Amino acid sequence: MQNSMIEKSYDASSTEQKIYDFWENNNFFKFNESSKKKIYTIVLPPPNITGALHMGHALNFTLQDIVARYKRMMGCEILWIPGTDHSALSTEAKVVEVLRKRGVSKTEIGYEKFMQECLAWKNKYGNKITEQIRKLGASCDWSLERFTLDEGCSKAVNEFFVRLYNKKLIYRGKRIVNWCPNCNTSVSDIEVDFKESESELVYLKYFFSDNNNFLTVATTRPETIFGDVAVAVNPGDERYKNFINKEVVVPISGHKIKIIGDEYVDKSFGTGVLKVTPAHDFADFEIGQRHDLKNINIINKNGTLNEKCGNYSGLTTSKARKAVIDDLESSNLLIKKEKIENNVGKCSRCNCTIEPLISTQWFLKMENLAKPALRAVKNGKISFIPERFSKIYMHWMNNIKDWCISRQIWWGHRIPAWHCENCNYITVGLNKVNFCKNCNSKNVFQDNDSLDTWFSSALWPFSVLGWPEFYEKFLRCYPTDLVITGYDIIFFWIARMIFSSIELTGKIPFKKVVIHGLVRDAQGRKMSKSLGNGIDPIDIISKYGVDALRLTLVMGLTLGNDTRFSEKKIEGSRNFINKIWNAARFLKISNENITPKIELKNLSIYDKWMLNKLSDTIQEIQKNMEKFEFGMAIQKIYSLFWDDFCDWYIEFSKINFKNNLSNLNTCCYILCEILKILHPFIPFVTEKIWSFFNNNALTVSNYPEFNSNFNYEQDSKDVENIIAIIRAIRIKRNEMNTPHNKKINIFISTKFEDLITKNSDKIKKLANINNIYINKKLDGGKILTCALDFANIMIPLQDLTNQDELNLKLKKELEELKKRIDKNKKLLQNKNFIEKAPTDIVENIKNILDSDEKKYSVLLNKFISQPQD
RNA sequence: GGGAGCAUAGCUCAGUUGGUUAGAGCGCUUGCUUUACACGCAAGAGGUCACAGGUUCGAGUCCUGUUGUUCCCACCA
Repeated sequence: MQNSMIEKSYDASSTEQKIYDFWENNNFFKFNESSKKKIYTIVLPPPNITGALHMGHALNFTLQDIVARYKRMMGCEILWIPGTDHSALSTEAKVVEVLRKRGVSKTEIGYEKFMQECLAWKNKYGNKITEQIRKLGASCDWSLERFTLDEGCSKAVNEFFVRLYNKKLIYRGKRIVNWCPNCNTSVSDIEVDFKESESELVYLKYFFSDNNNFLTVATTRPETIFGDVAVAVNPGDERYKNFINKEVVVPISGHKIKIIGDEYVDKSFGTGVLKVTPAHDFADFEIGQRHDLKNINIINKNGTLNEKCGNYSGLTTSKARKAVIDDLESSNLLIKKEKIENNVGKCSRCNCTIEPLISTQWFLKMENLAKPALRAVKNGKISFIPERFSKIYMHWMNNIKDWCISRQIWWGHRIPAWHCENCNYITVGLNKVNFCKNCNSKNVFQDNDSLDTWFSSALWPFSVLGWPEFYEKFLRCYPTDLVITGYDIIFFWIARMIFSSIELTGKIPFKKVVIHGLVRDAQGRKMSKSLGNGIDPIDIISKYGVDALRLTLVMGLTLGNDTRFSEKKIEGSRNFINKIWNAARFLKISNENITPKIELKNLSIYDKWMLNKLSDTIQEIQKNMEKFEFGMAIQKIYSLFWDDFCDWYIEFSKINFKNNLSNLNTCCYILCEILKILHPFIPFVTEKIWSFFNNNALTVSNYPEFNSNFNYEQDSKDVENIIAIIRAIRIKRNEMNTPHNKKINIFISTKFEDLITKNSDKIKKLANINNIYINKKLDGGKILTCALDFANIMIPLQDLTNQDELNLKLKKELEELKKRIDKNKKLLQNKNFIEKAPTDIVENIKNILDSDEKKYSVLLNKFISQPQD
C-alpha cells in the first residue's frame, strides 16, 4: 500500500469484495476438525431460495457474524455452516408460475421433470442468496455448505420419519385440516393467519320434523348447511334443553338432523343454537367426535361446493353463500342478517381464505414430544435471550396440537411410505420399498405427498453435521452453542428443532437462543412488498458499504425489540467509518515506516491515559459481548474511538510527535487495538486499515485482553486535569464570543504549576492561547474567572463580549451551584442517609459539596472583576 | 378472552445489580478552510423520564393501579 495513495474518504465498494475473497481464499473461516481449541458452534438459519435477502436477514447475519468473529478472535474454533432452505411451498408456487408463463402445467410435464425445474430454480436463486450472504460479510465455512433437500439432509429426514412412524408418533389419519384452495394443499395451524373481517351473521329457521315450530340458528357460513349433521344447544340452556334428541329439518337441503346438547355452545352468542358441520369447522369436528356424528364433506379441494349441494355444486363457497342467502330469503327461511366482526383464517403464503375440510394426512403426535422440550427450557438447559421469549415458547408448547406434516405438493422430501394396491397396507422404510410387507404384492406405489418444509428445517442443527452418520463429529460439535433468529419464527423453527433434536439425538440442539426483532422502515411500518416500502440491503451496500449497514443495524439495538432503518441513520455510520479511515490515513502519512509497537519506558502521560481508557473499555465491552449486548458494546467503542482517541489523544499526539517514530508507533498500536475490537462489527474497513500497518490478517488475530499493566491512575488524572483546563477555556472563549481563530492570553492560579507548565504546549495549541501566565499577577482590566477544583483560570475580557449576557449566564451558573450545595448539605444532615448509604456514596457527596462550595465562593467574588492576586 | 412489549430531548433510541448534575445519534443555534477527516472541529439550547399511589436514606430503574400504543396467542358459530 502506497501511503500517498490513501484517499481522503473511504471507498467501500472498491474494497469489500477483495477483502472477502482474501479471507475466503486463505480459508480463515474453515472449521478445523482436529483443532485443539474450544469449539463454538452457531446454527445458521438457512434462508429461503425463493427471494432475495431482506433487511431482516441483514440484521440476522450481522448479529451472528459479530458473535462468530468475536469468538474466533477470543480463541475459539468456529463451526458455522451456511446453507439454504428448499422452502417447499413457496418455491413450488414460483416454479408453477414460471411454467404457467411458458404455457405448461406441472401435471403436464410430470413429477420428474417438475423436480428438475425446481432444482434449476434452486441453482439459480440459491447461488444468488449465498453470494448475498458473502456480501454481508458472514464468516461461515463455505466448504460445508448445505441445502435442506440435499442427500445428507434427506437421509436425516427419512431416518426421523421412519423412527417416529415405528414408534407410532407419526400416523396417517382422516381428520379436519386447514386447506388452502389456492395452494391446493393442507397447511399447518401456524401457517394460518386469522384476520379480522366483517361478516354477515344470518338467522335461519330449522323446523322441527314433527310440528310447525322451528329453532333459529345463527351462522356466518350458511352455504355449509348441506354438511350439517346436528344442531347443538347448551344442555344447561333453559330455553332449549327440552328439545335435545328431537329432530329438525335443514333448510333448503331438507335432510333431518338431531338436536344434541354440548357444553361448548355459548348460550349468549346468536340464538344459543349452533349448527354442527364437522367436516368444515374445527370446533364442530370436535363436537362431532364427542357425539359420534358422521362427517359430510361438501367442499371440493378447489374451494367449490361438491355434488352433495344440489344446484349450488360447482360454485365457490363465497358465491354459494350469496346464492343460499338469496334463496333462503325468498323462501322465507331467513329471519334476519346482521354484520359482525369475526376472525377469518387466511393462508399465510397466498392470503386466500382457508377452508377447513376433512382429508387424509400424515400427522406428528405432539403430546410426548412436547414434554421434554418444555423441560429443557424450564430447567435452563436451553436459555432464551431475552428471557421473556421462553414464556412465549412455553405457552405454545403447552397448548400444542398434532402437526400436520404432509403437503400435497411435489417439491420437497417425499414421504417414505409405500401403499399396497392390493391390500392397502402401508410400508414405511428408509429405502425404496418394492413389495408389500403385509401381502408381498409387488403392486406398491410411493405416497404422493411431501413433507412440510419445516420438517427438514427442524433437523438442521444436526443434519448439517452428517447425523446419523459421522457420529464422532456430531458428538464433538453437539449440542451447538447458539442460534440467533427473529421472534417471528420461534414456533416455526426454534420450537420444532428443540423437540426433534431431543427425540432423535437425546440432546438439546443448542444452549442459547438469541432473539432479535423486525427491521421496520423509517416510519415504523413493517417492510412489505405490498406497501413497497422495503429497502433492499444490497442497494444500501452498494451505496454505503456493508460495514455501514452492519453498524446501522446494530447501533442502539436492543435484543427482541424492533428497530427502524433509515437513510439518515446510515449516513451517521458511514461518517464514523470514514473517521476511522482518516485517523489511519493521518498516521500513515505522518510516517511511512510506522508500525504498531509500544515501548513501556517511552510512554507519555497521554499514551498512558489512552491505554488506561482502552483497557477499561475492553474490560467492559467483553462483558457486553458475552451477554449479547451488542448495541451497548458498539456504543462504548464508538465513544472511545471518536471522543477519546480522535478528539483528544490524536490531538495531543500531534504536538508530541515532532517526527518521533516511537510516539507514532504507540499511537498506531492503540489504533490497531481499537481496530480489533471494532472488527466483529465492521470487518471490512478494519481489515483494510489493518493491512496498512500489519502483514498478518486482522480477522485471525487475537482479541485484546484487559491489561492490568495499563493501569495508570495518576497519569490519567493529570491528563484529565489538562483536558479540564482546555475545556474550561474553550467554554469561556465561546461565552466571550471570541472566535477560535483569535489567540488570547490567560492567567492561571493553581497548585499544579509544574503539571501545567510542562503541558502548556498542549493547552496553548488546543485552546488557541498565546501566553499562559501561571501564578502571575495580572495587570489591570476586567477579567472573566473560571473555577476548577485545582485551578482558577482568568481570562482578560475580550472586545466582542456582551457583558450583560455574560453576567446573566454567570448568575444562572451560581444559582444552580447554590441549589446543589443546599441539596447536598441537607442530604449530609440526614442521619438515615449517613447510616444506611454505602460509605463511598457518602464520601462522594462530601467531595462534591466541598468543591462546589469552593467554586461558589470564587465565582461569587470574582466573576467579572478587577484583577486581584 | 388470555399473554407480552413499549411510553425518557423536536425525531430515532440507549440507560446493566436502585446511588453524584438522566445519555447518544440525527435535527436545531453560534463560531471555525485549527497542517487526518466539512462524511470535519469547537461550543450551546432542548427532558416534571405517560399518569397516580407505594417500598426506600435515595426510584427513569422495584411493587400496585390507570391511560395510550404495538404485537402474539385463542374454536365463539
